[in-house]
Amino acid sequence: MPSDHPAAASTTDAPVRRRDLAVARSLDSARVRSEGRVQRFLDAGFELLASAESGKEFTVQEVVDRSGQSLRSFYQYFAGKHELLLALFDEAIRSTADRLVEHVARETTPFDRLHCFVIEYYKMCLPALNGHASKNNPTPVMAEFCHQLLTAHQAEASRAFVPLVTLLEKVLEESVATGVVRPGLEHEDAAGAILSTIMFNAAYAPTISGTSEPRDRDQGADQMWEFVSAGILAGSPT
Amino acid sequence: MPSDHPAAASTTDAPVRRRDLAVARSLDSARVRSEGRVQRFLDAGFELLASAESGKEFTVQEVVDRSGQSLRSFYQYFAGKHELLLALFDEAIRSTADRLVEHVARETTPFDRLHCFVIEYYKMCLPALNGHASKNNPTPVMAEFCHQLLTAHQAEASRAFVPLVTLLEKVLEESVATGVVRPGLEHEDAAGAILSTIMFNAAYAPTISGTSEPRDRDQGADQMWEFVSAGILAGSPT
DNA sequence: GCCCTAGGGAGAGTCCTGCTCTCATTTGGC
DNA sequence: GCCAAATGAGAGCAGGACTCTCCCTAGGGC
Repeated sequence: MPSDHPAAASTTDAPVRRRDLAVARSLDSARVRSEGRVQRFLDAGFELLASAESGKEFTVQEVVDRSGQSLRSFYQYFAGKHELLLALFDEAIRSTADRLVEHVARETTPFDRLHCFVIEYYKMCLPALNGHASKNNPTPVMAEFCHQLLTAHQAEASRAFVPLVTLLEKVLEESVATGVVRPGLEHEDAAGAILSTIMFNAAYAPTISGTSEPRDRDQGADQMWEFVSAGILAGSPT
Repeated sequence: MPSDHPAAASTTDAPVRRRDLAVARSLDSARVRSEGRVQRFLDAGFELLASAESGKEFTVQEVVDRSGQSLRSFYQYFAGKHELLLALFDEAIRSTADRLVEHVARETTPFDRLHCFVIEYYKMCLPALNGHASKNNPTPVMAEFCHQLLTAHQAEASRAFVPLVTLLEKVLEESVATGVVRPGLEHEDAAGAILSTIMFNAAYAPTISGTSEPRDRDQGADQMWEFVSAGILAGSPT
C-alpha cells in the first residue's frame, strides 16, 4: 500500500499526515485529482466546523454535499467519519505548530522563546469570540473530538500532537540548558504537562470558575504565563 | 423542592442536585418510590460506566435493562440521556468534593491543606489503572461528557463544578490570607485554572507527551504539586 | 373486600445518522 | 474508439435515542 511517490514518503521526524494516507489510496497519475478530492472534503469539513453553532457536530452527508462530491467518494478516501475528524485534527495541530514556529523564531533568547510560546499558544487555544472557527481556531466540536482521541484513541492522539510536543521540547531544552528553568523539569512529561495546562486553561478555566464575562485576551495570557512560570507560591517552595 | 430525606442532604450548600430535580417531578407520598427509581437509574448508569471498555458509551436501553425498569419510566424521570449523564456527572463531582473535604480537614495549616488538595485531587483524576471506574473514578466516557458540557453547555458545567470550586476557593483564600501564595492569585479564575490544570494533566499529559508507561501515582502527584506551586522557572520570575 | 384510577411494564414504531451496496455514467490512458 | 477504473446518485441497512399505545398491577377510597 505505501507508495514510493515523494509526497507519500513522509519526512523522517514527523509522522505521516493523515491527509496523505487518504491520498495514498489512489494511484500515481491520478494523485492530483485525488489530492483535490481529499482536500475538498477537508475544506468542507473545516467550513462546517467554522459555521456550526456551538456543540453541533456536522454529519457526513453535510460534508459530502458541501464538497460537491458523493458519499461513495467520501468512503473511498476516508474509512469513516472518524478518519476525517482525525485528518482535520492533524491539520489543525500542524497549522498551530507552524504558526508557533514563526512566532518563536522572532525571539532571541531561550527565555523569550519560552515566554513567546506560552503566550501565543494560549491565545491560539482561546475559543473564538464569535463562536466561529477556522483551521487555526477549531471549534468546540474539535475540542470535543480532541478528547475522544485523548481518551479512546491515545495512540492516534499522541501521533497527532507530535509536532507541538517536539517544538515545545526543543524550546524547553534550550531553557534548561541555559538554566532559565528550574531543575527537575527534564522529565519526559514536562512538555505534555505544559501543553495541556495551557490548552485546557484557555478553553475551560473560566467556565469551571463560573466566570461568564470573557476576560481580556492579553490579560489572560499574562496570567497564564505567570501561572506556568512562577506557580502559585509566594516564597521558596517547600 | 429540596427534599429533607437524609440521603439527599449531602455536603455543600450549593445549587439544586439534578437528581432531586428529577425526583421532584413526582408527588410527595410517592417520593420514596420515585427516589428509589431514580436512584436505580443512576446506579445502573454508574455500573455501566464502570464496566464499559474505554470509549464506549452505554445506551439508554442498557441503563433501562440493568435498572430492571422500563424505557417509559426512564423518560418519565429524565428528559433524555443528556440529563442522566448530567446527574451522574453531578454526583461524581459532589462525591469528589466530599472526599476532598475529608482529606483536607485532616491538615492543620493553610499550606498543608492546599498541598493536600492538589495531591489528592490529582490522584482522583488519574485514570483507573484497570480501566474500570466507580462513582469516585469516572471513566473516559465521563471525561468525554465533561468536555461536552464544558463546550456545549457551559452554564450546566459551571453549576456542576460549584462544589469543587468553592472548596478550592476556600482553601486558596486561607493561603492568600496567610501570605503563603503569591499576590495576584486573587483573580476569580484562579480556582478554575488550578482545577483544570490538575484534572487535565492527570488525564492527558502522558498521552500528549506520548509517554506510554504509566507513571507512578505518587511521583506524578509530587511533580504536579511542584508544577502548580513552583511553576517552571529557576529564579525569580520576570 | 371492591372498584377505579394512576403509575409502570412491554415493546412496536419513528427518526436520524453513519455506513454499505448497486448500477449507470463518466473519465483517462492506450 | 475502447476498456477499466473512478465517480455520482441514491436506495438500503443498522443501531440508538426517543415516542406511543396497550395493558396490567397496585393502592387508596369506600
